[in-house]
Amino acid sequence: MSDRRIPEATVARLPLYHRALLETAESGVGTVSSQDLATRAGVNAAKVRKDLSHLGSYGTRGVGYEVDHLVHEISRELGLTQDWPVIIVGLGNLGQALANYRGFDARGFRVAALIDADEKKRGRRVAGTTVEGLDALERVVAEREIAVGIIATPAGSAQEVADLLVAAGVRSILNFAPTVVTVPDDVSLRKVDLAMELQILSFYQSRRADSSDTADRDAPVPEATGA
Amino acid sequence: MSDRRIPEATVARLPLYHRALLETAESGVGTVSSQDLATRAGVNAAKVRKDLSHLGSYGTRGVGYEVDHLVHEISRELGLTQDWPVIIVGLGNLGQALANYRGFDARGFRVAALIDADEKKRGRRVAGTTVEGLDALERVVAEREIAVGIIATPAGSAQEVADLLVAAGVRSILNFAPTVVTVPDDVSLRKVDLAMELQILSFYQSRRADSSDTADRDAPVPEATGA
DNA sequence: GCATGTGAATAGATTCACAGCG
DNA sequence: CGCTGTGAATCTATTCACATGC
Repeated sequence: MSDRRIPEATVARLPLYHRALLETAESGVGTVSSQDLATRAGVNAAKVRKDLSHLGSYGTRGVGYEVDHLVHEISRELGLTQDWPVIIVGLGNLGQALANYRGFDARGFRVAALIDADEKKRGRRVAGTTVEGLDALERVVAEREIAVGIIATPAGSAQEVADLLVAAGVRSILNFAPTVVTVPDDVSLRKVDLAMELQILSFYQSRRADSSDTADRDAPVPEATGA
Repeated sequence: MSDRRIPEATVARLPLYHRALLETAESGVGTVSSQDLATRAGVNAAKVRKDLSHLGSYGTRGVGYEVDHLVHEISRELGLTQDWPVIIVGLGNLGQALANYRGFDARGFRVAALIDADEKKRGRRVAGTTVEGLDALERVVAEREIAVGIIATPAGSAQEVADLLVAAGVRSILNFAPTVVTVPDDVSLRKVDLAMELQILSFYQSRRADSSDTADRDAPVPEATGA
């Protein structure tokens, strides 16, 4: 490896490698080269090697990486060896879809609490968990040792919910509300903005439409998401 | 400005500025400084100025930017002045949530077609649009001049659906399926991976847990998403 | 021989700091 | 005077290319 600080861009790709390796393991392959892994993860081989070198020297020269071992090392690095209880706040269409999303469980993320401000939703069961009111937030975060908060409320409530989550002790927040949310420095915040993604696509789409009239070469097309 | 090529990182932030400016306009403010806009968008002022400088010189020294004008310029740059018909493929929980997502319409993205491979879903109406079978995909893309495809299928079907979309002429694709999808160079592809976002949070969360035992300073906490 | 691991080179993004202008 | 616009400096990430070691 060399250093103990893993670049942010590398961290953002570790889940990609993790998933690719799990698929590889399922197909019974025991060893992969950086090139194999790169193809399955949709990146290039040099990047894979550089990224993995930040974790340690887990490969064998002339051979490649042992799949099971690498999965284990990446899991450990990502903290996937433990269970992370998740709270979802806001059970509109998106919140419900997230509560039912298969693929969280598989990675150790367990939906442990559901909160909605709407009286009418209280008491309903979604994906096997009972929806509770906003007033229950602080209590359930403590009782169920919630580690990650997901905000799926309308934009107008997002900051308030974030403040409640932080006050309750949640240090990792994923925000789906289409608004800027600010948190203290010691809290991790990531956001997923659906409309924003479409707008970025729209930019390149309209560029393409423009330049198709001219003698231009094809427009550049970027990959996306993550940090 | 100077150049006509807008950096990818800048493009990814334009929707953020766009939204912040719309909110600013609603509160009746006519002019913003780069500092105002930076605060509302959750970035720093230097970045705002550099980003906007790529679009042109739309500010006034000593004063700031005229909100309405800047909204218009960014809208034009992002291609939001036109209507983009969208197709959603896969109407599980997530696909349905996306179909119902308010906030697409507002930016010119109109859900114009819904497709699901499941016979049982065919004919159902979701968010005012009738669900059709996979066999209808090519026809409706042509008939309704679909510009953007959203893949919300299980991972196993995502590549197949992407191929169908590309064959039908769709050049912009947003992939929600947790798998790598490849498309020709002249097609834009972005991805949103829900489990991946949680795993990135998990990385920083477990680091924090580790170092809280030691005398370490607080862990660094990155902002996120986008390209 | 072959694929890793890594310094060096390059490219890209962010931040600084200030000249320029309303 | 205040705030934009932008070169220069810095920081981060990607890619290259090859020595290293199984």
